[in-house]
Amino acid sequence: MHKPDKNKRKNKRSSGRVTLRDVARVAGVSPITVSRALRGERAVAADLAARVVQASNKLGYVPDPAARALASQRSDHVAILIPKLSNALFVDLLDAAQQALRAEGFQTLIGITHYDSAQEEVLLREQLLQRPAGLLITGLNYSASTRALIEAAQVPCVHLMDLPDVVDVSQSDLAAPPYCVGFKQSDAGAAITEHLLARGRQSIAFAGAQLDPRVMQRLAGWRQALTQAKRYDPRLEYLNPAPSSLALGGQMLEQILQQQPAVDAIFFCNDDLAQGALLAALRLKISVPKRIAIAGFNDLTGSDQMLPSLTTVRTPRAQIGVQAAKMLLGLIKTGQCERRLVDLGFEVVQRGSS
Amino acid sequence: MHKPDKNKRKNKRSSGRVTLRDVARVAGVSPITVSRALRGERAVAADLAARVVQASNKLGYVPDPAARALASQRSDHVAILIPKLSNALFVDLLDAAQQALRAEGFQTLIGITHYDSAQEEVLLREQLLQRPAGLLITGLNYSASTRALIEAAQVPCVHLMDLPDVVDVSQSDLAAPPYCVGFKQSDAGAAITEHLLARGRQSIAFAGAQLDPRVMQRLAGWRQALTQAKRYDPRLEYLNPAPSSLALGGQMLEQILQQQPAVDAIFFCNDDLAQGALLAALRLKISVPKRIAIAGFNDLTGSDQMLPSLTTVRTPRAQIGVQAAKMLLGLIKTGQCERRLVDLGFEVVQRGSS
DNA sequence: TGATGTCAAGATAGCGCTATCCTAAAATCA
DNA sequence: TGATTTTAGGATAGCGCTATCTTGACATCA
Repeated sequence: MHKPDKNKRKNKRSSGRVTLRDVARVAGVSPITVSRALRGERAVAADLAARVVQASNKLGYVPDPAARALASQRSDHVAILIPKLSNALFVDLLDAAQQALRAEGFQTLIGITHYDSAQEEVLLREQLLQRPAGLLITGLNYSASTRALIEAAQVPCVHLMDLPDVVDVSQSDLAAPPYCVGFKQSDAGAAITEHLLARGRQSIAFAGAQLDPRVMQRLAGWRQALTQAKRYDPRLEYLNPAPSSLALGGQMLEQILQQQPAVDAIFFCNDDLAQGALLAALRLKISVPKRIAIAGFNDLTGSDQMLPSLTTVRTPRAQIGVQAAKMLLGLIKTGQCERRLVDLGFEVVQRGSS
Repeated sequence: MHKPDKNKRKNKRSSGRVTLRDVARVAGVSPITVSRALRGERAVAADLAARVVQASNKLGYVPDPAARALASQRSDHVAILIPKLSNALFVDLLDAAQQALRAEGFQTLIGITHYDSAQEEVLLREQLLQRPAGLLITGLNYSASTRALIEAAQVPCVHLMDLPDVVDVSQSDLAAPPYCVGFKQSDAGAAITEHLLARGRQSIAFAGAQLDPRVMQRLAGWRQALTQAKRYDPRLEYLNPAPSSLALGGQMLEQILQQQPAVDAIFFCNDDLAQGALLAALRLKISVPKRIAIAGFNDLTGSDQMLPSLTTVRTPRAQIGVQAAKMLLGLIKTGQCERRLVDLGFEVVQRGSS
């Protein structure tokens, strides 16, 4: 009358984990049937499937991701490449994407590229070693080697934040566009510029930092809007490759007012610059929006609290994260996806600074 | 004279990857010797090791993490649990830790707990399925089930940000303290309070949000400093469980001034609250520091740009991330570590708001 | 009615690595 | 010098899962 001690595994290497085999034994089927039943990968008779699920629950079975990855050559990781965590924009994006992926049982591998394409390639290479099930990557990266890596890895990939220029539909047979979730940065740049024009501003400067592709797109939108209004002047472009920051925003405000006293509005490519400019204006007793109007981009935390509150463009970064995750999950499961481009738009938020 | 086509692998499942076996063949040794030579796990004769390394480089061999994880029951992941990404403090911490871990070949699995211990447990459970090599966890979590999970997993674990109360050395044989890298939150809370006292403030309020354990420690420091100065008054404690934000800081400032008009200084438990208070003061035309002094905590981005600039406590979060990663790497490699507690201190930064 | 096609279940064989045991040679000891 | 211990390399056997092939039962067809 001794305890049954059901598993007599004296195996030297047994990890004590509940395995597929255990479930199979309890359910009275073969291991492979358990695998199929739990993954729903192939038709399994209803009664067998039920027995399997019951046995699995009873034993508290959880598949081993490493074994699964080794056998199938695909892990349950999703790699995500993001330029920088110091920009709250990307933090929100990451947070949203991560949460959506986790809900479907995927772990996120993050890589911070620091806007460096060489670094990006290194990070991607490291991440691909894990054989991720999918890839989320910020921007429409066309660095040849990175692109080659992605294609060679045969991993579904969704691009974040930006949309490609829509090419003529007639020539769309060249190559399918990449999967993208975002909005038109240039349209948003044009929209906020038009807003400033509509508020009666005559001389609108552009102040950009970091100068990543998305900033340059916003610049293009600003140019286009001003050109259309016959107000474009290249001397009003202020481009600084340094990272975006509050302090830099203040400096750029001072610089612009000094060099172009006629300027009566500035569009900053990111809210942190604009917030810094507003604080500098307070310090320098420059009246906003009377003397000069200020507009930012992204509607980051605190922009509504500034004095005056900051006019900006609200960008749907959390939604981008969620939608991109959904699209990627679809690609992982079915291998394809109806819409390749998802435009989530943007919204000009008018506040006190304009 | 046909091409050699060296690998005649017609294996149905071959992934085309360069494996240990390939390296072994080229080096003329057994696969296990290659494994040992590359890991430096056991003595391997110098000449053999050299041959192995050469062959490995020649073939561009990279070990497969999934196979490794399956065979050794340990992955190259490090799990990191953090309360929230909306607090820049944790973003900096994560960034630094991630970078340090990556340099040693570890991938980071992040989990955002949202200050919810049930959620934390779920996340940890998910992460442990990956059999991480180590664990970084924010705070000294003593939730029984979480703790049990960690112990059962037999994973080296380092706690971030906080240090335990130092117990009497004589009773230290009870249990070894956990591995911790951080600073004494209560000391920092006391220090900034003492700074305000030294500046001649008579009635110093405490404004806290989120109310996580670290905030409560800072509160304890504030209490202690005021008690010692015989100025402690429980009515000056303002505790709001809502998440910390600029807007909330402004609200709390208004509330405090209304309910306790004699207050001439406020210590906010985080810089975002304090920044919000400074902006609200500007809006309400409350003179800082004349009418009221404001102090924050963490020296987050923008605090030096505020008007007036914000007095705060600079916390070494990036260093905490790096040091914790180093300690964890040591634990992973050697299984032990000389110092269990690393105190990285803090610094009171006096600026215009006090 | 026999030949062919379809389908669900199982048998087999790895995925690429490392833990463990084994063995022969070298080193140490009495 | 013979007995014992240490050492370095290799052989073996998985880790826990899934891809692939096989098989027998049944459905479909001419």
